[in-house]
This record gives sequence, C-alpha cells and structure tokens, in this order.
Amino acid sequence: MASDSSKAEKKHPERYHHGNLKPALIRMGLEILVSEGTESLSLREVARRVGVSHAAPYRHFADKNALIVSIAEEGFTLLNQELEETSRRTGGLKAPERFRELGLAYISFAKRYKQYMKVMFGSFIADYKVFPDLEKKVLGGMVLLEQTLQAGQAEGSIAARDQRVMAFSCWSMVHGVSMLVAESRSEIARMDEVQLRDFSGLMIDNLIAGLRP
Amino acid sequence: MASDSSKAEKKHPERYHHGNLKPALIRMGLEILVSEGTESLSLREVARRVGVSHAAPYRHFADKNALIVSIAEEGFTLLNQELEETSRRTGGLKAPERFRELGLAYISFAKRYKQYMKVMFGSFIADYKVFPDLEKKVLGGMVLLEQTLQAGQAEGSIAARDQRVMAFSCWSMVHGVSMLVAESRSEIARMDEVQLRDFSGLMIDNLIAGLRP
DNA sequence: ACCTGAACACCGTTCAAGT
DNA sequence: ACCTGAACACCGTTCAAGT
Repeated sequence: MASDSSKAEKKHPERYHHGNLKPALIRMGLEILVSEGTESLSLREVARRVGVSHAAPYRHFADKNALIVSIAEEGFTLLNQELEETSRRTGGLKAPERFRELGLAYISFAKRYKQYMKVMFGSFIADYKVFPDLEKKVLGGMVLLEQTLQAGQAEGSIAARDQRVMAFSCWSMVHGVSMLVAESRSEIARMDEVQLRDFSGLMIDNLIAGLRP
Repeated sequence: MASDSSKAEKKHPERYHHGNLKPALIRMGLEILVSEGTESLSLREVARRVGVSHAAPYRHFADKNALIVSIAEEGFTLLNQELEETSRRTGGLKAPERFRELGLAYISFAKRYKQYMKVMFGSFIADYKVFPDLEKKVLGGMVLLEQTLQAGQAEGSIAARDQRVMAFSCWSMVHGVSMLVAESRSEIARMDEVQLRDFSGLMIDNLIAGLRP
C-alpha cells in the first residue's frame, strides 16, 4: 500500500510526457485550425506546440488523416449538440417553426465555426470511406429533421409527402448556405450574424411555404 | 522577306520548351485532379509531367495558389456555359420549369465534375480575397436565376417577393446537394446520375411550390 | 508502453546562372 | 524572355533505439 507508483504520478497535468497526449493533440489541432486556419495544420506543428517529438503522434494516430478525422468528429458532436438543444428548446412550437429554427441553428453553427465546417465537410479527410462513423454523425441532424416533419404531418401542418425528400430539401438548402459562408464564397459570407439570420430565415420560409399541405 | 525567323519556328506543338507552357500547366493540373484526385496535385508533379523543371511554372504563376485559381476559373467557365445552354434550351418553358432545369443542370455538373467543384468551392484556394474575379464568376449562375424569376413574376408564375432571396434559396439548395455529392458526404453521393436527377427534381419541386403566388 | 532522433522521399519557393 | 540546378525550409512517415 505504501509503494504503489503506477497511478500517483499524474500530479502535473501540464506535463504531457506521460498520459493524455492523444486528447492534447486533438485540442491543439483545432486550436491551430481556429487561429491560423486550415493551411497551417501540420502534424509536425501540432507535435511541436504540444512539446513532443514529431514522431510521437504516430503512437496515437495512424496518420495525419486520423487526427483530422478526430477533429471532424468533435465538430459533428458539437453541431449535433446544438441541433438537439434547439429541438428541445422549440418543443412547444409547431413543426414548421421548429423546422425553421433547426435550419437557423445549423447556419449559425457554420457562421461561428467556419474552420470546423471546412474540416467536417471539406476535402481534408482523404479517405472518408474508411470512416463510416462520420457519415452516421452527419445523419444525426437529418434524423431530427425527419422527426419534426413526421410530427408536422401528424398535426397537419406539413404536407403528406415523402419525408426523406423534404428533409433533404431543407438540409441541402441550409447546408449550401453554410458552406458558402464557411468557405467565404458569395456576398452572403460578408453578412454579420444578425443579417445572415434574417436572410436565411427568409430563404427557409420560401421552402416551408412549399412544404405546407 | 526571306529571313523572318521569329514566327515560323512553332512547328512541333508537342515540344513546349518554348511557347505555350502556361496553358499546358493548367491542362495537366486538371488532368491530375481528375485522375488522381485533389491530394496529388503538386506544382512539382505538374511540372514533371509536362517535362519541365520544377521552377519553370514560376515564370507563369506567382505561386501554387495562382495555378489552382486558373483551374477553378476554367471550372466556373464550364459551369456557366452549361447553365447558359440550359437557359437557352428551355427558352420556351415557363419560369418554374426553367428554374427547375437550371438547378438540375448545376447538380448534374457537380456529379460529373466532382474534382472541379472541390477546387471551385473548397479550401484549396488559400487567399480567395485576392481573386474577386472568382466571386464574379460564381455570380454568373445567380444572374440567370434572377432573370428567370423576374420573367416568372412578369408572367405571374412566380410570387412577387424579393428576387434575391428567392434566387439564393434555389442556389443554396442546389449548391448544398452539389457539395454533398462532390465531397461524397451522405448517401445521396452514392446515387447514379438518373437517381440523383429524380431525387433532386423532387427537392426542387418542394422549393418551387413555395415560390408560386 | 510510450517517446526520440535520424533518415527518406517528398513539398513550395527562391535565386543565381544558363540559352 | 524563358528555363535550369542547386539550395532552403518545410512536410508526412518509418524505424531502430532509448526509458
């Protein structure tokens, strides 16, 4: 009982050398992503800033791609959390209004986390086929949309048409705006958060009008 | 008259050493892009395949980014051509149907030229701010949409609401599908051309229904 | 079990020098 | 005017060797 040395060593969490290197690499990776942008993200730089040799990350990630996938996963988790919270918050509203709020939440996320969006949906992940988990996470938002539509059909506020097509219609529109914003294409990227929200609201209204019975 | 030597030399167009290096680099760049994908596109590799030293491209492009911008510009030109041809071809139809065809043409382009779309809208172009021309080319499609909407309002087939919002609604939806397809996100990317066209048609119909008076 | 250092084969970019 | 070769400062990845 006196000489157990295996667990008591982790006194200073600021010295990674042992212990929590993997999460430290992920955190530093997205820190670089947010501050320097997407071009500055190199495995060597991440290792350097975390104070570890450039070969060390290879004990925790198969390659650079694996690190990026981990960052993307965090992004999807964050996005899904915000969407679920929106869904909860708007529980009392009718389907079209909830639908609208979900779309606005997605776009708001994209505006606030551009770099995340680039990593989540851009071409940084070379072999996405190897990571089917990612695709499932993307579907998290779709599920919320379809549930909302279903409730809308039950209460008679949404037309009794194919849910999947309707959900995809909304997701695609909202995703399109989001990517144009994240990649700073088109004038819409220069709007501030409030302007973007108003404009997006009008766009979504155009779509919702077409989904009513 | 006998000894003019300045123009008569270009006999063998297959020897780039003099002459048309710049277009050759652009062509080879997108050839690599299409065959090997987006990760394999390095300036040195382009130079190598064109049979020229790795420093030679720098006489024609300021940096790698400039080459990529040139490729993206070709992509935009191609996309705009297809959209304009669609617009011409559907001259006899009413606005909602033309609107629909324009959207389908955009998505069809994205399906057939994934790599182009990645370069045109992805994060490969580091300093897009330096190239406002690109943004103008993006707007080419938007102009067609707005014109169509205007005609629709004149003939009474489109609601008398803000054209810009309506055009953006359509562009965003269609762009969203296109990027999900180009980046192979979501199940929609696994559809073949016919399936994708049918599904997209239904999505666009949802939107058009909301744009009617 | 986890990390380091050297090594390899690549990059993008620059610059003196060649024709 | 256009191109080359060497050089520089970076990469990602591997692997023997260290603790």
